[in-house]
Amino acid sequence: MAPASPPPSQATPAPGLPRRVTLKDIARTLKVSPATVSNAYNRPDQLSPGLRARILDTARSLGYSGPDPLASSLRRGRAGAVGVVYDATLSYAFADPAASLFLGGLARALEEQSLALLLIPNPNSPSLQGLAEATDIRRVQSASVDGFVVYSASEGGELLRAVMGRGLPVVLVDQAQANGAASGGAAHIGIDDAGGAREAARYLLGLGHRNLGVLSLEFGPPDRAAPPSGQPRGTVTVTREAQMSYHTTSERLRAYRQAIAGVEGAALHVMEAQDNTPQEAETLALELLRSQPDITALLCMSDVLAQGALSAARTLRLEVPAQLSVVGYDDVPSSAALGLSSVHQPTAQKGELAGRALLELLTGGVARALTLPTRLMVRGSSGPVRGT
Amino acid sequence: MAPASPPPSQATPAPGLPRRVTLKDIARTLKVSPATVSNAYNRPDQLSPGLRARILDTARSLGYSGPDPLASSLRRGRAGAVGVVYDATLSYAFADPAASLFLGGLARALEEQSLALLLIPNPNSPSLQGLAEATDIRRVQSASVDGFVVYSASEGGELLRAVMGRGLPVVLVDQAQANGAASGGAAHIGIDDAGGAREAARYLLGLGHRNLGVLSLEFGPPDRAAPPSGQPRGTVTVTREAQMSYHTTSERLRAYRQAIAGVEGAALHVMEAQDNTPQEAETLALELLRSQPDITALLCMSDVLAQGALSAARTLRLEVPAQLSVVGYDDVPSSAALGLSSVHQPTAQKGELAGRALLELLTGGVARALTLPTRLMVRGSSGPVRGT
DNA sequence: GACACGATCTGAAACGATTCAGACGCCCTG
DNA sequence: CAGGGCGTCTGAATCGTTTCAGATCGTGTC
Repeated sequence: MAPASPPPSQATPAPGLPRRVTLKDIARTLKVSPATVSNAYNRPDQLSPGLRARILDTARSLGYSGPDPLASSLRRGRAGAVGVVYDATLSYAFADPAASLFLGGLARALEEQSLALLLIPNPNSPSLQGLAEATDIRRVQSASVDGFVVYSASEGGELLRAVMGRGLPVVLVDQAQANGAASGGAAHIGIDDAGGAREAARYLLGLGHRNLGVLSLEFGPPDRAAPPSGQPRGTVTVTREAQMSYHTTSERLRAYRQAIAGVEGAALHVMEAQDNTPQEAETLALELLRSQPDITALLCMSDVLAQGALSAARTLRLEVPAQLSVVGYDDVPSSAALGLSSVHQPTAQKGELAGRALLELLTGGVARALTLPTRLMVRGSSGPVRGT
Repeated sequence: MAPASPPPSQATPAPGLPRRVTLKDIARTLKVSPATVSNAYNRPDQLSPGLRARILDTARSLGYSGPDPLASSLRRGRAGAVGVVYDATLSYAFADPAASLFLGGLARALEEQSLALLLIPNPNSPSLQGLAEATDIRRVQSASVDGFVVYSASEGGELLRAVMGRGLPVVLVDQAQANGAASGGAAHIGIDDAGGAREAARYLLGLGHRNLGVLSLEFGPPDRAAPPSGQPRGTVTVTREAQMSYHTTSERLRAYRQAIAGVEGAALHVMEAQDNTPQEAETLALELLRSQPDITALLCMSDVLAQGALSAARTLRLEVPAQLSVVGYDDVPSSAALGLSSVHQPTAQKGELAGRALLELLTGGVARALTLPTRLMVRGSSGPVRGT
């Protein structure tokens, strides 16, 4: 009356495959219940110290390094990580000091709870557009996380929808608040984008500047339609402006415009940077300053762009601030050293608050919205318009 | 002879708990096998388009956003993420431009394979030392990843042991190679640390400098023993030197020393920066230059430190390079703009290669060791020793 | 001596998916 | 008309844990 012969797995002494050591193996070896082995790791108080020691010992000797995180997470129902969605290639994220600062702050908040950061790449590669978008979403959907922090995503985008679709706690950073259903239940952390931009613009106007150039951040995802050749890149067309989908860009631009609207004879010349890099900014600034020689000041939507503007000024042998004033945005640490006037925002703190907000959501808290202040830091890169 | 009544879970129409929607629910609703639902997501070619559409539809209507990543990962046996272990608080990692660059490169390599980056915090908080170390290890042990990239960990440390203990593919970056058993099977990516340091030192010696200051990176984890009060911080004692456990620091320092060893009358004054920040460097540089006024050149183990050194020079009204030469290490992008002489290393490429190495290991490849070249970039911050 | 109790340990049911080896028709071919 | 092959779909096993509700046993109390 022998029972059906057990699977040969035990009979065969592992012919070719080493097979992973599992908790059950330890249990079997020691003739204890798997539950006990599990307890040895997770609830030391649930078993006698002696047995626990024996378990840990044999585990070591069998080459078992503790419960499998995946299985454990599955059973427990928490992944132990937070997904960070950044709307650009990861390599950009790291290249942008503001993003780094933000991530640093976020990390600090999450470290306390032993939550790891899962950075979710968002290639948005210029090639295969449709496909890229698709795999993107897939990545969001297949991320083992307990919640998301969305850094700055295109407003109506698929990406955002995918994140919300997961049904996990979400913190939206630098994102429009009145998203209606789209942002149901999400917390918001942002800054007074418009306020800072307004202050910068008014400051320059107050110094007597009337012809202002703007180096803008991207309006939205790259235009898939053919570029209207003839115009230099960066030129803002009506079609392009209609594609505006980044809240930050939109707010700041609006504020710039509003500020000059009240001032007689003031004009704005806007160029859109496709990338937030000094190189891109330098190119655009050269273009802009050459085509509009009476520009005396540049409003830049990031310090990174502003740095490019400064390089352009150097190239054109324009003295800063005597002949050209430059004001940035973000006030990243290196700007102080460069003497760049800039609109300060508490970037690291923003990250930390985003982290805290997510922690709150994870522990059943309610979604809040927070707006942090900005303020203009006047430094050497800006001054009164030249007497001429 | 009714069978034991089934658990009431089905009978109760979800009184208070919404209960998560699972793949099985969809299957049940549509009266198809769970296998089919799974296929609808993962193998569209395995079922008729019609049925697939129906499945996706009801999934949407039930608020099901695709297979649970954790369960899926568990079953599949791959986590879809790579753990990045950095031997410092995450906030530091982001603050350090070299680290950012590295991570960017790493990300680029991994993005292609849709692998996400799981950043594993390593608080190393100055408080609760023992405990911190313990939770640290726990984090490594409980990370759901397919492999690790270790950025620069203390040589003999628990952390490294924990990582190796997981038995997953590992790429060691900027780490000593002859780790013996400890690094069994791990790939190595590093740079010619000593070569670069030697070149920098020789260059300065060649310019006539004889009294060289060194702003060193950390030697090892903070000393737990009480600091020998009296000495200013950063002072290098014999005890401290014995604690050297960072490969990078060790190599560079050794090379500096070796370089001056051959030159008559040359001396090195080493100070150890606890943090890789400009602030720390500035403090130490002030200390050093005040106590050793005949120092004419500073060898800095990172550009971040070098920047602090430049600030110190400014504070002391020392002209660079006329009165003080400064040479950094890493050659981060901003250094070119600052005119900082520095030992260049291909940081981003290092990250990318680390990523590729890991991918190779993940696909059954063999562990290789790679050493990238360094080269000195001479810029405005260094020059011949003053005639005086 | 009965009883409650705390300390240890166990069995078995989840957790939510994927996958493998078919089963079932159906069309096509020889 | 038999048989092969393909397109669809299914059952059941499995991934490696955790957890919950007990079982067991020695002890202290009344």
